Amino acid sequence: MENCVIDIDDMQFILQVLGGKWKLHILTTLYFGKKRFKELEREITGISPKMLIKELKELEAAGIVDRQTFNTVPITVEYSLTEDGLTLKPVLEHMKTWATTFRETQQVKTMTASAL
Amino acid sequence: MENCVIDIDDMQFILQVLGGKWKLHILTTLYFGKKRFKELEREITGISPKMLIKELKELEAAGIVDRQTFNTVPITVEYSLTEDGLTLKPVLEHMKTWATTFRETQQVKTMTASAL
DNA sequence: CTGGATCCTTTAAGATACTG
DNA sequence: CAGTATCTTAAAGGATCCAG
Repeated sequence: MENCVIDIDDMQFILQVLGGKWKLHILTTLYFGKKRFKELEREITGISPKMLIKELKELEAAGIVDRQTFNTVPITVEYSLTEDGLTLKPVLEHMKTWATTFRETQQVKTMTASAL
Repeated sequence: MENCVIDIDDMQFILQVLGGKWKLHILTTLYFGKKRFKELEREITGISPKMLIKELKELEAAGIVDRQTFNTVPITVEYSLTEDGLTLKPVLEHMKTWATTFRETQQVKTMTASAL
């Protein structure tokens, strides 16, 4: 019945992948290329190492993000998007496009209403 | 900088609209047509009236859902998707399609890995 | 540098009883 | 019927300090 329109499990999955306060920030940052832990921490204003590592682990477990370690001193770790992670991009673009036009439309309606 | 890929505010907005435990259930139910409060409560297994009204109010405030009251005894209230709310459907389909194929791909990889 | 561990606050959600 | 109110629990998130 439910999958007549959308499959709830699949939807909950993508919301889990994108949800939370920081996942989108991490993903958009990684779309510019691979980054080290400290680079991510610097570029994502306000995030704590605890949150950063937690979100990265979830994205890694989901198969969106890849983690590579290098035996330098001190140790270096690089995070990047997987091939599969890159397939998220058009979906994000679609969502963003919808949200942008939707919010503009709502804005116009609010202004029109207050002008009455 | 950030809107080179996606606009965080717009993305947070759509995640807010779709996020939480029940919004998708409500939306998919309403895609079948307008429903009364009690009908929604019956069709969405496990939801409490408190959660239902809370999510409905958020969707209404966002302009996704419309609420109509009728002065019958007892009072009747009908919820439906707005015109703008209907524009969400293709976005949801896109998200679902991605999630489905992504999860199938990951499943294959896991099975392949365990076969090694 | 890359995290782990701990404690604390805030928010989301569930249960249940109640009102116009 | 269509919600409200209250109470409680669970989960998310933040702050800080510490270790390999």
